Amino acid sequence: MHFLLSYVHKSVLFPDWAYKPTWSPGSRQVQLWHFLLELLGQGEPGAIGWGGEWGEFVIRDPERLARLWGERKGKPHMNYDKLSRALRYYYNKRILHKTKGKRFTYKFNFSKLILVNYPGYPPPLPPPPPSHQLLQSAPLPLPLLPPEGRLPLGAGSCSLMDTAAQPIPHPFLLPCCLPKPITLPRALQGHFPFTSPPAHPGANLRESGLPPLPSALHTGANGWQQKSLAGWDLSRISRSLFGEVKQTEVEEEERNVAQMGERE
DNA sequence: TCCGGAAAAT
DNA sequence: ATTTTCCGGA
Repeated sequence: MHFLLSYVHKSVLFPDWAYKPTWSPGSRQVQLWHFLLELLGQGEPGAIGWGGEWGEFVIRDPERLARLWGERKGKPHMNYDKLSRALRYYYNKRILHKTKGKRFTYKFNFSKLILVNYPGYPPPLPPPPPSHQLLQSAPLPLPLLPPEGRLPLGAGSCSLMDTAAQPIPHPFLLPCCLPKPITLPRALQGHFPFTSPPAHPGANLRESGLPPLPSALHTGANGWQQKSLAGWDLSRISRSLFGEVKQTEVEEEERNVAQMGERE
């Protein structure tokens, strides 16, 4: 797992839409949760590391983390007090929540991570559900297992993955690993290692009980942050990413999501 | 330590 | 819109 994240972190961690648009005041700067995932994946064990639960992380050296963050953002006076304020702003956005009772410990809400950062989500007009019973009871697709054997491979398997047959210390999804509920244009398929195109077009989110996303979003003018990863062995990566996630952990995350929803 | 309001900065 | 800065309060 570390191999994957460490390889990826500098080049392709996040698709374009995860960044602020160029014209916005914050102009295309990395966001804090990007940065945290980078460090967690890359391994900055002195500053931050994964915690016991899925998605949970512990800030081992708050001031060092703050220093690193400040360097990235060009804020020499960054400290943990200010960084943690930024983290607290993530509570309402469902990106993070606090693990209470554990010092310096927070937890990612991966399922919400993609929703809140997905452009235009939730859709302004949820389609009237004819069978709302089904829709309401349907669980969130986290993690979404790609349909076996139907993963479109680009230029073929990448040998990088072959050397990486290591156990996965911490089953984990990047935000970009989460189900991309869309039909990627053929031109983009395989350009991003963590997408899992639906077996049949448009099937993903419908099966999950979530309304489909507006189709205009997917192609966009954006494309991906970096497109040089075509040819990654998607099925292998998917097994690595999703294979070890226990059902109990999935259910726990679903409960968390449900709780968050009720708190609205 | 942790929280969240308020205002400024980007 | 996302922090950064500052800070009173639990």
